[in-house]
Amino acid sequence: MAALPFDATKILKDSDFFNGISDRSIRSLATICIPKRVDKRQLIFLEGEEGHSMYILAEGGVQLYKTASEGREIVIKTIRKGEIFGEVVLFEQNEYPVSAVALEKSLLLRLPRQQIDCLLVSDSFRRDFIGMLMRKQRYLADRILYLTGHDVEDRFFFFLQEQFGRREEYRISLSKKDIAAAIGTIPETFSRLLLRLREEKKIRWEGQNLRLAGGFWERFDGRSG
Amino acid sequence: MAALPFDATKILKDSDFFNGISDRSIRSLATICIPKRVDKRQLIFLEGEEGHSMYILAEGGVQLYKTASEGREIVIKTIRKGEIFGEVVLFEQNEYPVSAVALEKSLLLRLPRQQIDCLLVSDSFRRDFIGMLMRKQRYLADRILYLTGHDVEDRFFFFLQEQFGRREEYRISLSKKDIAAAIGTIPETFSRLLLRLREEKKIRWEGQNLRLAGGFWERFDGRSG
DNA sequence: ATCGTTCCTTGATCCGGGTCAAGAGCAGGG
DNA sequence: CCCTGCTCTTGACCCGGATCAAGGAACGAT
Repeated sequence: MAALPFDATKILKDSDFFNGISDRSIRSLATICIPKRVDKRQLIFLEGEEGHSMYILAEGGVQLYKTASEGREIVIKTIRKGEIFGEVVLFEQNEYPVSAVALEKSLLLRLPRQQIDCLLVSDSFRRDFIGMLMRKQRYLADRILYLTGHDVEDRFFFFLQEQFGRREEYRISLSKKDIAAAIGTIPETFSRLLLRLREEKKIRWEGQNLRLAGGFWERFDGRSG
Repeated sequence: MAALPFDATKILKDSDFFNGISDRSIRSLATICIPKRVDKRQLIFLEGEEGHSMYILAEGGVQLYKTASEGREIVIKTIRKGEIFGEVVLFEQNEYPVSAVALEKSLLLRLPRQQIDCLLVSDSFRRDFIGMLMRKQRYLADRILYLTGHDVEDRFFFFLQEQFGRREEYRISLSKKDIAAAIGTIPETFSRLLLRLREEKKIRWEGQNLRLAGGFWERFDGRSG
């Protein structure tokens, strides 16, 4: 695999989570964390598997999912660059509750439990760490709301917003199949949704390029309060 | 309101969360926590409201929910006796992400942020606290799976198991409407489900008394792996 | 290129469960 | 006690989205 270049210190600093902590801690983490490159569709860990590390996504994309009966896969969260995942094995139970797969060629940093443990004695780090957990809890509660309380169209636009922010133009590298899974539906339904949105002139999607109708988000707010 | 008697020390010790911590800490918490009695259907806090306390449910029942468009309410979690809720305002953001309502006359203990902050310097308490957060995260991921990956029948039996364990006989004090909400459906559908289950001789439900067919759970495992 | 996959699209069909409506049972408050 | 307003049930109907099936497009490997 062609080695992407990387700078652990920079990655850690840029992650939405470690950016607050001291340079000293960052540097010590940077020396200790283990880079891991994964290919598209490569499994990072499997639900139920034992583990003692959490990960930071430095580059690429990762999806966390659980497997329901008959092998259907339910996406729990799509991880964005700079986000942390798998931290749940650091305490109490060391089995991953979800599986993680790379959606594209990606670069991860693996952080073993011990390192985090040490940092946790620091008052400010502890606050940040617990704060991160709280945000995750809020996220999951929101996700329950949006999977069970909104239709596929809403979910698609929530997804866009969450992953890339509010823009009028997006460069989408994810496959439609993966987006369908991320918003809790199947490729057929998603494809039909896109057809309808195209007909309604709400979107144009050519190749990797997605473009929303002008003033889309303002109208969107109007609807779903 | 007729004052239920209570013993904060005992409640704290019995909670699934504080049972590990030192007697000294328990006693100090017991002196500081604020008992709060609520009536059936009384609101404890509202989504978006500011707050600086978490709660322990000592007696009764509480449901956490979020409000979707048109006032539909999506239940995020049904709190059991001894469980903690609202802890998410202790860090980072002090707005409750959900609303909390009492399902019956209940007794709560309110624990202000400062107290928890103090305890967090203790290594073992910190582990327990973070561990509790991790369990909650696992719970929410599981809930996403079960709301989006299982039908109403499965959800009903998962609910029974989660709330009361695997028995053949249950004394149900919750209203059917609340159970319907807890499993992510509406009273009509739940009522029809019960009718069908009765016809299929899987359950008998008279008054508060619910009885499952013999060997139910073994067969249940067989189906939903 | 060529072949085999996997991804994407479109059509036909089906079904779980939500909506609307109406009646029956029940409980609490005055 | 009765009245009022819930809760619960049952019926008729509908609809979003899943399933099944099949053809086409894009892509990676040889």
